[in-house]
Amino acid sequence: MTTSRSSGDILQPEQFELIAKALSDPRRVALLEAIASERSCACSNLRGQFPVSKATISHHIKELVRAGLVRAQRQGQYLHCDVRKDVLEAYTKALLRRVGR
Amino acid sequence: MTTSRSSGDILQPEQFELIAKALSDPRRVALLEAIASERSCACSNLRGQFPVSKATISHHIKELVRAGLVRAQRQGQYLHCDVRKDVLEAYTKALLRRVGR
DNA sequence: CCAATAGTTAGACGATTGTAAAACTGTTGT
DNA sequence: ACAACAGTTTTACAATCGTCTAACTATTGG
Repeated sequence: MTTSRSSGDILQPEQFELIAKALSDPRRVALLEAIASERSCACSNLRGQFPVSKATISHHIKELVRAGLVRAQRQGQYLHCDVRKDVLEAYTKALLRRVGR
Repeated sequence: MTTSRSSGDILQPEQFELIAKALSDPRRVALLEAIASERSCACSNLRGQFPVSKATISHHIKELVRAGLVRAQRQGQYLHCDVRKDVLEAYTKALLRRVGR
């Protein structure tokens, strides 16, 4: 698996790009939202909420993990996911710092 | 100020998607950054800063305008651009509201 | 009026992307 | 052990995207 930096850090340019790219697909943002709405969400839950195959969900989650927006840990046959809100906040801050004030 | 919106406004889902998509290309974010760094930026300035053709710059600016992230007004032969920071802030807030909090 | 400049539009092309089907690995319950 | 379940990987394909060249419009200066 790829690196997932610890919280509070300043985003590296590479991760900034990965996050922006990950957020560019509406379905992936909807997935993020669904993951965030539950506490420790299993992929099988997500499958019932979106009209996409399990392969597609697996792919999206992999991208979200790669961007550092989601943490996923195996527990038995289930994959439990949760959103790293600190990373998301770091992204918005970096974005505003780069473009805004 | 010239905008009628304040930073607390809620983005329509369509604009949310357009913004996320616009921010997904690193070059476009770099363009945004360059536009923001000057007071009122003409496209011809941008051309010197990036190794892309004028057609590509025109295309990117069109996308940024379409997303609402940039305001562009013609003044003679020049196109003056500036970043709508309120829209950018609205995006980050909407993102955090949807996923984080 | 002419030439130079600023930006737009159209068309094409290679690269990337979202998606699904199918085959696979790993886990749980009976 | 076996069947059902959860998720991954591979492969393939249509759609989208970033980029360029070339041709176009529109504006400015001599």
